[in-house]
Amino acid sequence: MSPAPLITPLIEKMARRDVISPIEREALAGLLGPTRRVAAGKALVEPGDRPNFSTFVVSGFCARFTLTPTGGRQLTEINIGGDFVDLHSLLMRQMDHGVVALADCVVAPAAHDDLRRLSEQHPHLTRLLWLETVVDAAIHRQWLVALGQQNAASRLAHLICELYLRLEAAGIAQNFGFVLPMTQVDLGDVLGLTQVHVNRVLMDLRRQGLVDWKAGHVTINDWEALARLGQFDPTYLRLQNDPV
Amino acid sequence: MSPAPLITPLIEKMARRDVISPIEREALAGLLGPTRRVAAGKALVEPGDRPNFSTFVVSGFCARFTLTPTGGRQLTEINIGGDFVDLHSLLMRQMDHGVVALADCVVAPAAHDDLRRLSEQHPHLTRLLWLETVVDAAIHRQWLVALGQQNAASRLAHLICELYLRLEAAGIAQNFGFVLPMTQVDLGDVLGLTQVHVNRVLMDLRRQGLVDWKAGHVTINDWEALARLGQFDPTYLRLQNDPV
DNA sequence: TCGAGCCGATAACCTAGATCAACGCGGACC
DNA sequence: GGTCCGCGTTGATCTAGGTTATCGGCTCGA
Repeated sequence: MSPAPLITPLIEKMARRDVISPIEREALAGLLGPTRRVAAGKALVEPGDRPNFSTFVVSGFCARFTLTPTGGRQLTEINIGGDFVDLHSLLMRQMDHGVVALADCVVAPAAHDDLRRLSEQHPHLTRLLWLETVVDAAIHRQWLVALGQQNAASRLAHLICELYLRLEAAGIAQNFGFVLPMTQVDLGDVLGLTQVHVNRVLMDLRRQGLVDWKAGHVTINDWEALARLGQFDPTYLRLQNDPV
Repeated sequence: MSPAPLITPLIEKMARRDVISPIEREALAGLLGPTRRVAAGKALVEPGDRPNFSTFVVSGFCARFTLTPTGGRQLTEINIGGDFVDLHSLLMRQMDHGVVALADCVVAPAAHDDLRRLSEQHPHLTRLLWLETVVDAAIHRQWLVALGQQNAASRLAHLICELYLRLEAAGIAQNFGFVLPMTQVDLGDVLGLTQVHVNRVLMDLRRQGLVDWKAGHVTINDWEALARLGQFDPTYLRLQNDPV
């Protein structure tokens, strides 16, 4: 038996939503080029780039970012193993943001020519890839609600809930514990807060016994309470089976 | 000659990006069902709905919204004539948010069955529709940056710039003036601010001579200064010609 | 083995924007 | 023709989170 292709985590994710035929699995497996390692802190994609391939995350953590003229940085999505970080560049052509590795990553390219060909030959698979970008948008919307309407503690709680469910769905986390290689500065750049305030809020969550967070390892002690605090409703992650 | 089909604004928008063949135009024109009027303040789509069609805006203003358990409301995108408000429901199936008419609207449905059929027969058109949802995501990202990193005045300036460019691209605005049927409460729900603070910031922009805003009519007096204040870069709207 | 630099933790102080309250205007409805 | 009521405007006060600064522990490279 041949080894599982690198794209397996994506196929697993898709297979939760819809049936993927053997032919479709093969088409997906043929998409990825040679892997590449990216060290923590390095950019995978720079804002303004016009890549002719999309980058798939085999393992590691990365984040989409936008730098502001005033020296700020906003992270707009965390991407994990099994995600494409810039599938949309197939259609946007020019990157409206960058992607940075939050921890060491292994990534692989999918050539736009091949993706375009796939879209000609596999409409059902195309819709599933389309869905990937649609879920990205849903995640953005949820963060907009968090930034616009929720206070710091609620935002942080929401982020932890989302990350756990996504990592669990990708088979990277279980039993309410996961590795999260992000500094408090990174968290601040996600949540629109300063590092100082992230620390204050995190200490609060710890004191309340909702989560442990030590040396990059998170444990959720009270999922119900955390989800309530974060006003978390997982509908937007689209983890249910529902054929497209 | 037959009258221009209702979907024309969308075709125009797409034609700025890529060549649309006569056959493709016909396929798009056949997509829309009978129009419906929606009064200002009414919801077009409720959160949690599982529509079997996507709603196209022929004319008017509407907005995607999420209500929070604490009584807040966040608007996550403004949609105008020529936009689909929930094209993503073809793939998400269940709505993660609602859509409300900000002003009286005329809308028309595109059945999901027909959209799915189109995705089987017209890959190029499918990519252009995919791009529509990808631009939605880019708009969300830009608002995330605004909410996370920019102050109230900068956010408002950014919103005005975005709305003007999108309205101009849709042929609804020109000469830096446009009708904007939104109350200051609506603006607050977009910008994550209270109505009171929206008013203060708006008064400031007026005093600085950047914009006029009277009786729902906006005039931009100094585009350069407004764009600078809002840190506005239109790349994310993807208004350039660049075939997919 | 010793800095240098990053990261988390905490304290003191400060502001952008929230909250609360009041008022004026114009349009809809009795 | 009066009376709501939604909408915009303004003022006074309050607070969540920002700013600035300091400190201790760890790692890593010279």
